Amino acid sequence: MFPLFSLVAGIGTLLIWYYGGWSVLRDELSIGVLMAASVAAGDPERWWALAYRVELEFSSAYAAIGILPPTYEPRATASIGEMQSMIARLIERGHAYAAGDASGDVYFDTASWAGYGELTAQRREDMQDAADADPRGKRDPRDFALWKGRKAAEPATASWPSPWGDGRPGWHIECSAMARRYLGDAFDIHGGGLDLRFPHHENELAQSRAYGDAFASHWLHNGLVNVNGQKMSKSLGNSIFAHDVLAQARPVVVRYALAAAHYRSTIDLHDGSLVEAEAAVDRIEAFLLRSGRALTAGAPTVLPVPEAFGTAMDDDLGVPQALAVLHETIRSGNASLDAGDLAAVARARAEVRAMTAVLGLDLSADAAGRDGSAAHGALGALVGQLLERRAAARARKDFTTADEIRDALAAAGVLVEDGADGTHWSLG
RNA sequence: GGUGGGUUGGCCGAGAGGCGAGGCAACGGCCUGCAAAGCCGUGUACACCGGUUCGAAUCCGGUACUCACCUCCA
Repeated sequence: MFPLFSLVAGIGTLLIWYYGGWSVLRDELSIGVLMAASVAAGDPERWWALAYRVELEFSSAYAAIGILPPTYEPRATASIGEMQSMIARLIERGHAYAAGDASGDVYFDTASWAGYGELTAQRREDMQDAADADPRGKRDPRDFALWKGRKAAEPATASWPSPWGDGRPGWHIECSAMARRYLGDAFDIHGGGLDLRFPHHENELAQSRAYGDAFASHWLHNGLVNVNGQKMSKSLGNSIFAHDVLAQARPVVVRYALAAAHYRSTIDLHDGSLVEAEAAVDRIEAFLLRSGRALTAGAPTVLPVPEAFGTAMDDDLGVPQALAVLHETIRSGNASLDAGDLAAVARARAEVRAMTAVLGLDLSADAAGRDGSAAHGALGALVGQLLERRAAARARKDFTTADEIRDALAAAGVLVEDGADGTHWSLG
């Protein structure tokens, strides 16, 4: 759900283990089985079809707000063998055990791993098990499932044979096994939502390290997105939400709204935040439009981002401060425009374009006359005629007629602005 | 009970011992036939109580409120 990962992928050469929003795509097994089990008995949709439908919805929402596509999105169901061999080795090493009951479950033995709790700085002794937890075949309530024996109510298509009986992998092992398969036994960054730090990431770390992998060097945990003060649902609600938000504002505005707060803070998306983001984006676009008109003759200059922008981004992805640099550059560029200092305008414009490129803000108004469609051309011809008549009226100081034309255009959604370099119109 | 966050001006949202990030909104001015856009200006904000310091939104101690996670599921 966050531009965060595309930002990281966009500015560096870091190896990312896409997680967070992507988890739904990859954990099709667990989510599909769970959700299919909870829907009405008469629902004909299979768990894998359901999971895939959700995956498609997420993918299209991500693409819409300009999140770079992952290099690869492995599926849990394609790595069952890797998970089983990981589990087998954990048992060999004394870090896991098959449940004493007939469940077919296999658990990770948290007491056997001294580093348990290191990611979230918790001491194992202090951890309190949920009052309503079902101890099942665990030796200790803090142990977690690596393999889950099949239950009668679960679909046969979500069950695999294993040395410990038919069943399916536990949630955490899916990620550890896929990480080592596709990224190797050591990789740079593991990302994810703050809500997944414990137990999920803690458990992944424990089992992967116990297995012998170095695992992730860094962890990147992003804050969650609230909607009108409400915590977002982790299930299907998210995709509906994304759909709704994208219906309310342009994708670039949604991206701006999500990026405006630091990635680690909780972002509250309310109706007002979209309006504010729209205003900010409009301001950026207006500058690009204005400067583009002023500089038509000159070839676009390519400049690096301002140093302050780079410093902000380098400091734990300080996007809010980077945006401040962007707006400051625009303010100064606008002032240069008013002063007629075209060299400064060109510099500001090149810097703004460099910054918006880094931020992944796809601004369509980067050049005047962006829309080359036939409809736009026809509209332009008609508006042009009206503006000519208005110009004539203004020339003879017939402001009543001039204002009538402007009002009529405004009523049709065409904004007319008189600048020092002539009259411009835009759809707004 | 454990762990980790949060509380900043009308709103959003950075910052992290001295200089009021930035955006939105508002008000004044310049520009404009009038507008719009743009520019210039206007704000003594940091939950509360103590403490340290020449100086605290920032450090220390405490209090209040609040959010998240605590291996059932993902």
